[in-house]
Amino acid sequence: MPELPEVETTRRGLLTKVIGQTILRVTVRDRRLRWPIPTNLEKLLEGRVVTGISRRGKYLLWDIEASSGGGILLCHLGMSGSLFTTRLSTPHAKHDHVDITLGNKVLVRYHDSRRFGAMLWIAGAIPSHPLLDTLGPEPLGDHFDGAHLFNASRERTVSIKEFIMNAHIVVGVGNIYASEALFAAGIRPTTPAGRVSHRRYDLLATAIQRTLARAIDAGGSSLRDYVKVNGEPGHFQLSANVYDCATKPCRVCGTLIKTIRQGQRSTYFCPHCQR
DNA sequence: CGAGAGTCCTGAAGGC
DNA sequence: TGCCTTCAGGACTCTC
Repeated sequence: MPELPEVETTRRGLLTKVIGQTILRVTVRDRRLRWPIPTNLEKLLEGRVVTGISRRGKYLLWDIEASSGGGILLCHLGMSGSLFTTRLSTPHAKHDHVDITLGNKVLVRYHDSRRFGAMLWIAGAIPSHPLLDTLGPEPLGDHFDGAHLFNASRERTVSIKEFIMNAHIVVGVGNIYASEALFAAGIRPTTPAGRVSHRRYDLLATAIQRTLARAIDAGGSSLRDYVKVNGEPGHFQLSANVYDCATKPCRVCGTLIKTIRQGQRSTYFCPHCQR
């Protein structure tokens, strides 16, 4: 399940193989993702050059250059999607929905069994799109800190865990890292967001940044079906403190980790360390 | 506007 | 062995 570290790991893995390459051919086998893949995507991409790949939240943005006005290929991996490179001769497997053949004979393949992902086109060089324009700050960028969380949370009754998972507040904090960051900050996930102090939001902001940065350094998590661009699994699961650790002893105090449901999602926390 | 539920989808896992 | 149910999860969309 790709979260921000997995998406960033994917971006870095793709960079060296696609920058400066001409897209020779695009093959779409199934357009039914979260939204349909545009029927003219092949025509928009073929013959054009990839000049960069950036990331906004969990969206990957491919800069596509063209003499007659370029654009941006917007990709989201949903929760079961992956982008990986392989050889042209590799036969496609079930749920391999899109192939992008590059001039250097590298094949970029999009795989997504649950089809919650997206592949859309933004015309022009400016990454403006309804999906992007309302997003909150990047957790590892300059505009994210405890003050931002504190100010955005006043009068909010939603739980702190659901609050930090809201992409309009801050992008890239998914279910796994939300539990991990709250554990690191010692905050109970059920606490109403509006009742968390500025001091504790400072701790939480730092915890979010450290948790994500560590996961990126480790190459992303591999809790379910995530694999890196080269097909190897990530390793964050080895250092998860609470996620998927129900009834296991807390690494800090030994109290049994508890799991609850919040917003139809599983939350894990230590009843002793998090208050 | 905020909060909460519903929704898309497939595959793994567990129960009987 | 095999069917049925439950769970997993990002994030938009709808309702109140």
